[in-house]
Amino acid sequence: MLPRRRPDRILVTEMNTPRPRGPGRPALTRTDGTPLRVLVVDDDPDLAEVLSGALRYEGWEVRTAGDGASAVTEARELLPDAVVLDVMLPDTDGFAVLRSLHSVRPDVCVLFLTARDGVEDRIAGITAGGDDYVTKPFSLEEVVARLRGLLRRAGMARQSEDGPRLTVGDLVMDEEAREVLRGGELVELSPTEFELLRFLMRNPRRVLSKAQILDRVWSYDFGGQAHVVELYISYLRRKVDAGRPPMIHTVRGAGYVLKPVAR
Amino acid sequence: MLPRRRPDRILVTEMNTPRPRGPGRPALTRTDGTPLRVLVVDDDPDLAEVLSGALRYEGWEVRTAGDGASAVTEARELLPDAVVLDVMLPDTDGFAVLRSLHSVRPDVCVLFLTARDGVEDRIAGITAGGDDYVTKPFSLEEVVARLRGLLRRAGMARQSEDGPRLTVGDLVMDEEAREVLRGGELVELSPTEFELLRFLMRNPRRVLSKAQILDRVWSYDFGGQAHVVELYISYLRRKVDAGRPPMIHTVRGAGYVLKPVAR
DNA sequence: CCAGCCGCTGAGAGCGGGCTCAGAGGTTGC
DNA sequence: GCAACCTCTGAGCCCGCTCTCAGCGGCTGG
Repeated sequence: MLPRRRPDRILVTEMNTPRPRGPGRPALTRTDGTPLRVLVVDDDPDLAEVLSGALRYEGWEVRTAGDGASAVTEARELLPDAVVLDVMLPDTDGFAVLRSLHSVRPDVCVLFLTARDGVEDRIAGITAGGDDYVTKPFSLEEVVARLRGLLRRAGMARQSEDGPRLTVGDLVMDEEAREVLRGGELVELSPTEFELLRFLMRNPRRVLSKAQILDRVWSYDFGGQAHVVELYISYLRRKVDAGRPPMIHTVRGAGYVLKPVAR
Repeated sequence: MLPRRRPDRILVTEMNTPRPRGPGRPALTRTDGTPLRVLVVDDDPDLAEVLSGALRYEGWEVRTAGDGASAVTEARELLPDAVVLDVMLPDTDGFAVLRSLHSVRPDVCVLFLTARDGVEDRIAGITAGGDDYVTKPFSLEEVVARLRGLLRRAGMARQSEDGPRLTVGDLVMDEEAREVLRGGELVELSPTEFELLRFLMRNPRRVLSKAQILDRVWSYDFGGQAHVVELYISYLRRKVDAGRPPMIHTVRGAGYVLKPVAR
């Protein structure tokens, strides 16, 4: 339903009242406590919409732009901490935009969006500066995680908790090292399993529907059925719960929950 | 499409007599104390009517629209906190409306209504921003609950009491975790049992007729008889009251009440 | 005190949600 | 270019959930 391109439209959202959204978990904020400011630049308005929705949900202040020119305009106003930037834009290419952005704010973090077959090698040079990129199609969890990583490393965000570690009961995930421990024991996960578990761990004690999981963990152009979620939950259980008291629970007719054992 | 009316079902509109606000419980309000504003968009006027009745019963300010264009117009006037939005509209698609709504008010919460039968059992990216959706046919309790959840999570509503937890006596329900405790002991419920109990707990000390229960807890296309209510009450009693002093009481000829013990 | 009704509960059928296995296709790394 | 791995599809099975039916008991009005 999403990936329907409408390149003729250029969308610029209006002023965005900074309001706390998102789940109960503490948001990553700027060092002065105000919400992080992010500019999303993509010429596909649907994609930009979904992205900004996801970022707003993180409690961040978001604006969008549909081309390079308006990106620079918006940036001058917003002075964003980070920019999510499509490399392929209708008017200019991402790198030109990047130069302009750096002239606006030299320390801005940039997360590039690029097509797989595209210009990965050129990106590699850029990201040496500490910026990062994801290839389309991506999952929202991945974009959000990368962005959080960028901001944290750049020292632009206040450490909300204990840095890049997620903990639920005796389950610990080090996002940067991509390592998961259950009761001190290493659990090896495939990329998708890892991302699914990360999503669960970022929403502990909360029932998540298969649709929600699909929307966040799988890439936006995935056309498949909710059945895969069941499948990957079963994989996760084998690895994470194996033998131990279960942390992943099925709520029939509703979804899945991750919670610490006992209580 | 809408509920063919049967004598044993009354619709919320009738239940929604002059009383400014529904039940005895405190209403969820905006942070400034004024009523929450909701826009209902559905091309079926009957359905829109039933929905807005139920939401008005919650003490919210409601307007309705029948298509995308008038939805945007209404939204500009009302500046709603939340929108209940049918995905299938006569003029435009849901994403276009969503974008327009977000340009009116970037932090608006959206609850999508979607047909279950269709090919589109997945709505890519819709739940991404923290928005949510329910599939038709739905129960009114579910719509209201989802909407409350959205608004609460978005920080748009004043926390009435202890957040996402409902408490009656020693009975506690965590709506997000879908967990119910009676006297600290976990009570496992099926989806329907859960929803029925939620309805009872949101209207404690208040006699609810079987017709009222049917209207709120069962989906609007349910063809069955009021007899199921008795059945599910009996299931609930087994699980919730089991052994303990009863909280669920029958009022012969009138309906059922949930009240704390003692007193 | 009896008849009739209302409500309660047991039994069971049908269905659909959820889990698992097997395998195909694709991708990665050696 | 091969092997290992990862991801996803399809099929089959099981079981929990929902609802119908039917019988019974207790309340209530005559």
